[in-house]
Amino acid sequence: MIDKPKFRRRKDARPGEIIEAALDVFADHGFAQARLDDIAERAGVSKGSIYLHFSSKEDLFRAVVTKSIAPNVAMVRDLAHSGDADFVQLMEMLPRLLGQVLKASQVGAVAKIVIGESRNFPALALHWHNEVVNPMLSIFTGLIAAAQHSGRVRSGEPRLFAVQLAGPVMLGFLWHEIMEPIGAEPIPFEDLLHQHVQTMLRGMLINLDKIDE
Amino acid sequence: MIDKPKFRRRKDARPGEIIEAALDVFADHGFAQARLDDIAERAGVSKGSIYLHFSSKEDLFRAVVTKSIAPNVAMVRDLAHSGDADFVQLMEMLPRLLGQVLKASQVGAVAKIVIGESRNFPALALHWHNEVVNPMLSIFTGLIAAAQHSGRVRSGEPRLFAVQLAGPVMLGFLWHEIMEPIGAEPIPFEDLLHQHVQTMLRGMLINLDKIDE
Amino acid sequence: MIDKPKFRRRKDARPGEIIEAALDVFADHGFAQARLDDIAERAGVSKGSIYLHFSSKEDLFRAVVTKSIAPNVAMVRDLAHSGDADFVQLMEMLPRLLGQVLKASQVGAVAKIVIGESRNFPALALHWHNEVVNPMLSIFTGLIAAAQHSGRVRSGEPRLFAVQLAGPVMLGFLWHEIMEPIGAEPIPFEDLLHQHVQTMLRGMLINLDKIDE
Amino acid sequence: MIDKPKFRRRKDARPGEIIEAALDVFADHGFAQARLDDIAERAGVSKGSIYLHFSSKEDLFRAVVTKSIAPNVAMVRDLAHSGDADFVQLMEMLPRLLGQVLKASQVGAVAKIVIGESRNFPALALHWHNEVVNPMLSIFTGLIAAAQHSGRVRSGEPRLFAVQLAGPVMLGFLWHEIMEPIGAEPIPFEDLLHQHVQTMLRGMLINLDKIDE
DNA sequence: AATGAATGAGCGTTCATTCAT
DNA sequence: CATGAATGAACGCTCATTCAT
Repeated sequence: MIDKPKFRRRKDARPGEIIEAALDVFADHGFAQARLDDIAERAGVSKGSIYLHFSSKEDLFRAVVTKSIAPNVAMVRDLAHSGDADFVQLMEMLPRLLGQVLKASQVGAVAKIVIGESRNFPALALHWHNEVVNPMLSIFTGLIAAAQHSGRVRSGEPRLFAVQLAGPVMLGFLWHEIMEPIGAEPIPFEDLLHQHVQTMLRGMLINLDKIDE
Repeated sequence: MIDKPKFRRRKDARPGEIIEAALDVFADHGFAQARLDDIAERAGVSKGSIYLHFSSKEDLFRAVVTKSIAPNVAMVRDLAHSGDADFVQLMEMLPRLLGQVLKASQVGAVAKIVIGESRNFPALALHWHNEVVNPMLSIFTGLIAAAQHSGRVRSGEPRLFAVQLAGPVMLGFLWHEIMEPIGAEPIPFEDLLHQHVQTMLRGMLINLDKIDE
Repeated sequence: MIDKPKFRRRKDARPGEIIEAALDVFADHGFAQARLDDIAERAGVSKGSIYLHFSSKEDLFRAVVTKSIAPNVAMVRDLAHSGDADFVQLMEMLPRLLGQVLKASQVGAVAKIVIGESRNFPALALHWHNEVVNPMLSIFTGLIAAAQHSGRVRSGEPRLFAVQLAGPVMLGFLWHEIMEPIGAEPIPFEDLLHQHVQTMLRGMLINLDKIDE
Repeated sequence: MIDKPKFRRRKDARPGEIIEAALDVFADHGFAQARLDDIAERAGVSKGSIYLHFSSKEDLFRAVVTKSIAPNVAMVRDLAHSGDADFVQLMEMLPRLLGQVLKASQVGAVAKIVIGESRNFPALALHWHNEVVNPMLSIFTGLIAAAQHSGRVRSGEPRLFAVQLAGPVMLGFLWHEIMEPIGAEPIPFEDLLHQHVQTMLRGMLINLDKIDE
């Protein structure tokens, strides 16, 4: 009773706490099944307080998506500027980074919701596309196009090459998120990334000296 | 009273009609947003009738998933038995078939829901895994393993190769389903499949004569 | 417990019962303070049932207004057709009828709400105007104009005469509804009507023989 | 911190400013729909500050009513003491004054709320009755009774005569407030007052010389 | 078997009120 | 005095589920 300060007076911290709690609840139950009561309770605030910072459940979800996206966007930007590395090296690094982020953060959980709710909240899918998927794809695309110009990569649509690179990363992650929890045989993520990059490089490069031992 | 003919369909057809209607509604709105009223109306039955055949909304959804899976399972089985074709030929055919099915049926839409609701309905994800994903993966895996034994494919984990093959198909499909409706630049699905198979073959095969022109 | 049949199956009667209950509750508490729970309870139905017949609280209120207006509209129409009576006789009858209706029905209570909520629900005020106030005013206006043409009533704007006739009726009624419940000295409604009609006739008629004893 | 001058008004002015703001908001939205946030914002104070001066929303509304009534009470008193004017002249002046006040101030808007909320706040209706309606009615009643004693006005209940005089003023005003905003044909207020007074005088006076030209 | 009126628990949202600062 | 973040009870509305017919 007495150990529960009713008013904490730290407005600035609240939205973040609420978003964190909401992230967990959304990740656990999806958008529709998530209850604001649960989010409020987990955030340690009253339900009404949520509305001091977010105008609706949907708005809160948007914030969650944006927030969970932010660090990834930063990562993507950093990757974009690490362009001085060798093409082959980058090809080996990037999917690994991608995978690390997916697993380290709740991005994957949010991504699943965005996928499931894409028809109900197209704006979120758009946000996701603009901030995460497309930039990341563009980076790969740019690298590949450059490598083609310098004669190291075979002809072919660079954007499709990028999709080819990213696809198994995504599938591996979804497997990890969806199938492994229900008892399916795991897909070793690191091995998958390594083998995929090797295979893709062999399929894309004109001169295989670099990757042949 | 007497002016209402009511051509009663043979009763056995009812569940099927309901499932069909439910498939459409679930595909359009997702699980939580789908309303039984809409499903009943689309199926041309009363809302109460749904409960004559399905014990709950979840049960109905399970049936929808199972039903929409069925033809794919069949397709998978057929693929499995067409094993007399050449490895390269199969590699070119299978992803194409996969893509066709995804686009021709509502499977993809259901898959999106299963992804989004996987935490809420793990049993469905399991069903999906057992009936669709795993068999399909196994077929690819088996083919690749066989090709490795016959010395045509490089060493490497065959199951991972299968994931590498399927990943871009799924990513391309999700892009088609989620990103294109919101105005993103389309990914040409056929081109993607073709280029991916070519790249993967080049990366996997020991002897490249077959695919070099 | 056992005397409470859960399902009564008489859809046609329900809306009427709900409207009646709503009329009472709205009359008691006004629009905003009326709770759907109370209306449902008074109508002997569940809260959800209200939404089988009315799409919203506002819609229900509209129905209440319309319903409580209906008999008055009929009365107005009847009055309009009883035009064969003598002008003086009608002048004595009409306000009396008006007063009777106000007191016999809940119209007055509804009118009060319409007045109070006119800014929030202009559509209702419009409905009230079109269906009740204006027709009634038109009848008076027509009668007076006719009497002017036949040389029995002095010159003057007939519509204003009608307002002059109706005003005290309304004021007397509002007094009865608002002031008397809180202990104000009553205004004897019948006496008011009688005296007002006599005064107005004396003020309007050219030949006073009829009303002078 | 220091760059926030905050010209503090003398604190005594605060309640008045809040009441003014509240008057506007109540007039615009009615009691239930009025939000304390809006009132606070319009008054330029914080929401909590309202509670330094008023114990509840109802209390604030009471203050608004009292305050908006005050000048009218004064006006009524002044009228009461201007009794040296001629009866006919007063009859012509008073309704005009009444009408002016209704239109010039927000009294009418408040009156509408009092009417609509009379069941919820009987105390307010009582206040309104004691401070405004009854005094005003008493003045009319007294004047008429005096005129009867001096043999200038016909027999009849003087209080009812007063109601007869005030009724159309009120009806005309409500029409102006409620019906005209929704597109109803206006009732010319000045003309109404003039014609009503003429008619009433003709109906009440024994000797018509004064008003016959 | 089939209906569809009825249910009622549940949830998102609002807002008057409180109180630590 | 004044603030405004925080509260929490309340309410309108939804919809999966039930059951008398």
